[in-house]
Amino acid sequence: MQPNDTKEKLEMQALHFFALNDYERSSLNDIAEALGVTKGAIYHYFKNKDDLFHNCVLRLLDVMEGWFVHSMSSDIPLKMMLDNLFNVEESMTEMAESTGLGAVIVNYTNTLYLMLSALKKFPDLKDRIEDIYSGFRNALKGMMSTAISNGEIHPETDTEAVAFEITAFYEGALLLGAFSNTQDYAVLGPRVCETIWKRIAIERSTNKGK
Amino acid sequence: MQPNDTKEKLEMQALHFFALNDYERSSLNDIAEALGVTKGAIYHYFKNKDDLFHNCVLRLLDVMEGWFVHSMSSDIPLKMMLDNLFNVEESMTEMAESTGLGAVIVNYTNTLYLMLSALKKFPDLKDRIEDIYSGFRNALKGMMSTAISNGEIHPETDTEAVAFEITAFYEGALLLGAFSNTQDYAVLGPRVCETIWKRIAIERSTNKGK
Amino acid sequence: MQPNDTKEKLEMQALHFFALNDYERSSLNDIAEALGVTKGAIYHYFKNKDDLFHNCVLRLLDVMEGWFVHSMSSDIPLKMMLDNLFNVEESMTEMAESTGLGAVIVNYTNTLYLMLSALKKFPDLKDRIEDIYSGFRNALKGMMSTAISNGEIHPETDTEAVAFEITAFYEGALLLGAFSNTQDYAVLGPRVCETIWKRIAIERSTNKGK
Amino acid sequence: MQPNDTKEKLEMQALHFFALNDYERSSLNDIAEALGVTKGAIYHYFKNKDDLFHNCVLRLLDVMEGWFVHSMSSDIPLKMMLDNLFNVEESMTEMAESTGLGAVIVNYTNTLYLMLSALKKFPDLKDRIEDIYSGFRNALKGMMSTAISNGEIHPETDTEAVAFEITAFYEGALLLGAFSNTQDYAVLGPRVCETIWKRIAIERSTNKGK
DNA sequence: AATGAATGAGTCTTCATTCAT
DNA sequence: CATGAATGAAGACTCATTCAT
Repeated sequence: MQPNDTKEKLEMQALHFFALNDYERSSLNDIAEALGVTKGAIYHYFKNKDDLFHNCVLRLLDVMEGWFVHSMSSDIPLKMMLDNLFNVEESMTEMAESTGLGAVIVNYTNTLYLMLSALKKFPDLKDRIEDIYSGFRNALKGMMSTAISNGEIHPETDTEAVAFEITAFYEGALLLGAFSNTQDYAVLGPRVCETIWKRIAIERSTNKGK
Repeated sequence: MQPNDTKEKLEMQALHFFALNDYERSSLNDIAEALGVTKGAIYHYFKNKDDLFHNCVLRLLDVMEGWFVHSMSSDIPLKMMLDNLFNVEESMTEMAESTGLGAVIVNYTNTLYLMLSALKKFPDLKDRIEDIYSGFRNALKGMMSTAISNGEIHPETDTEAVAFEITAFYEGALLLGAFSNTQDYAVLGPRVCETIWKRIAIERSTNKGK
Repeated sequence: MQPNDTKEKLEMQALHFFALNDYERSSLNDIAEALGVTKGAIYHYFKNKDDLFHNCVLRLLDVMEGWFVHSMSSDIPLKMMLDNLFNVEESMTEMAESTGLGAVIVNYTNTLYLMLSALKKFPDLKDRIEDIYSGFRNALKGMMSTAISNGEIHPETDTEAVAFEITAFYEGALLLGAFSNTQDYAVLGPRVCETIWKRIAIERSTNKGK
Repeated sequence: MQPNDTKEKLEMQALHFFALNDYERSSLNDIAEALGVTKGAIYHYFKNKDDLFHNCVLRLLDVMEGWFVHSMSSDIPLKMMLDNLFNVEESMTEMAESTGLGAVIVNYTNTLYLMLSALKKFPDLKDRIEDIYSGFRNALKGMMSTAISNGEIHPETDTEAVAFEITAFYEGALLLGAFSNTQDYAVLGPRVCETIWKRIAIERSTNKGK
């Protein structure tokens, strides 16, 4: 993702400021200046600051969704996907790099803060965000269905509930991480993930016996 | 909690604005006016806006911690406590009422947003927040230990992991709720909670036998 | 000196206020209003009030230095120059007019006060001011050297000391004038100047003999 | 001078602030706080801030005048007095100590600045200040008359002009000193003083001959 | 397409001043 | 005598926004 026209550059630069400082503290002047243009240029492409912000967030959501879709549509087995997911640090870094959002996304606190403030300003974004989350949960459900077909997990698994469980737990673990000085969550996350997996997985004693 | 001096009133009023609008958008003018005093009065009690904010957040954290401590120290059985906890709506309302924080706390998005912005401004708060969360997790662990003694849950339960699991899942569920238009989380939360419980609880066949 | 762009106009207007009222009592509001622009315009050209002040003082110093240089580089004889100098009233008026600083400079108290307050805020100005004064003294020394060559004053005159004497006495006389209600200094100044001159001048008996 | 009642303490403390910071930047709060009382106390003794300032300056003028009177009424010979006077550093320090004004007076820039700003606010002070200066000049004249009687200086000396010359030169030298980073004035002052003295003194060849 | 000047509304902050106690 | 609470007016500063060029 190498933006080449001013509008895209502005959105990326603004996103950077909004995510790092927050909406109110990001002045159009600073954003423009950081890009080597003047404030006026912003008003060519965006109706006003709110409009710029809205566009930025939409762009961020698109990028994030794209990454989710991509990282779940690959044909990796469910267990491996979960392991990757709960390897938070690495997973975030990869996303940051592959999406070109760098500093913006790498810090979960920033991203979350950005979402919440965007949500306050533009309640209509709720639909868009929910879309993404439910897309994520549906993808999980899909993978579980496949896993059931493959005999990897118990057929009577409540895929809906487990998808929710994983999603919520994942978000919660990140949040606690944001509030914590320790690295507990980095070790406890995978540990809990393992517990969940054991609960739904079909033990393959034969595999080991081979 | 019926604040009777101006300073306390100011903190409560300010907390209200900060939680509802966010720090930057809450003007001292509005806060003072809403209380029927002048802006100058604020500066009689607080060094500046930041100082006021800091005091507000500390007060909020105190109140929340107090409520957590209170609601977990009662002698109710673990299962009942969890059921109450995941009865989010009611639980939140009760907290809001019993703490007098009303509009501030009832909305999780607001509280979370407030925390995050406070954390950005005052990184030292991280310690305080982590204290509260780890206090919460420790209380859960304690209750589980008691439950083990009572023969309610399996002795080999990894209380540390489960406490983290519940806490993270709880936070995550609330967060997803904040991002969602539906009430899914209200039904999925308790459902998952039940699953977790079944995993650790010792089945009381006699009960069923009745 | 006819400033035509806003920045110059602002500096001149501000200088006017600063010299008349003093820094603290000159509000940006008044300055802007007096010029028919808004306060914001000031911040378009200057970082802040201090910056504006700094620029004003530098401009004043430049103007004053320019005037000193000009009035001493002319080819008038030393004695005439001194007479002009100690004809304070007229000399000041001429400077005010020829530099366009009008009301700012005409009153020595104002100028002195301005310098002192500027010096308090910006100690680095000391170098600049000292430059000007030593430039003035050096010019005096130069004129005396010429006068020695011309046989107007005694060759053994301690030009360094006399230059200092004249400069200090001049400043002191102005200062006493600022503190006085009478016009004493206007008559005593030239009188003392005459005394100094007599001390160093070579008597031209032939002139009188004519 | 050891003030023992609150009013005097307030005046001294305020003088300290006014001289060090300037009128506008000295808040009644700071003044009161530095003394361990509250702002309200000031309003017991003074009508308002201006009144306090006025009293402070009058007190300063009294002290300075007292010191001048004292240091000139002693029976020391004229020459010695002048030498003392132009030994600026020591002379200032002595005054500061013997008057208890310490930090206030020791810095000529501060004192001068204080005078000028006081003069702007209270034009009536001009009379008082002029009184002091003319008192100083008259004392000089008196000493010269005595010196004439004693045969120390030429009888035809224009005492009026010389008194003015010395006063103005003294003030000017201090002023240049305030504007300078070097110590030139400390050596040039006495040098010029010597020149003036030689001009008016009667040479005592017999003394040397002894 | 973009600039640069200028606006004006709003914000935090300071402080002299008052007054009940 | 003195305090402490509270006021209100004023000031510096920021910034989104407009507009002529």
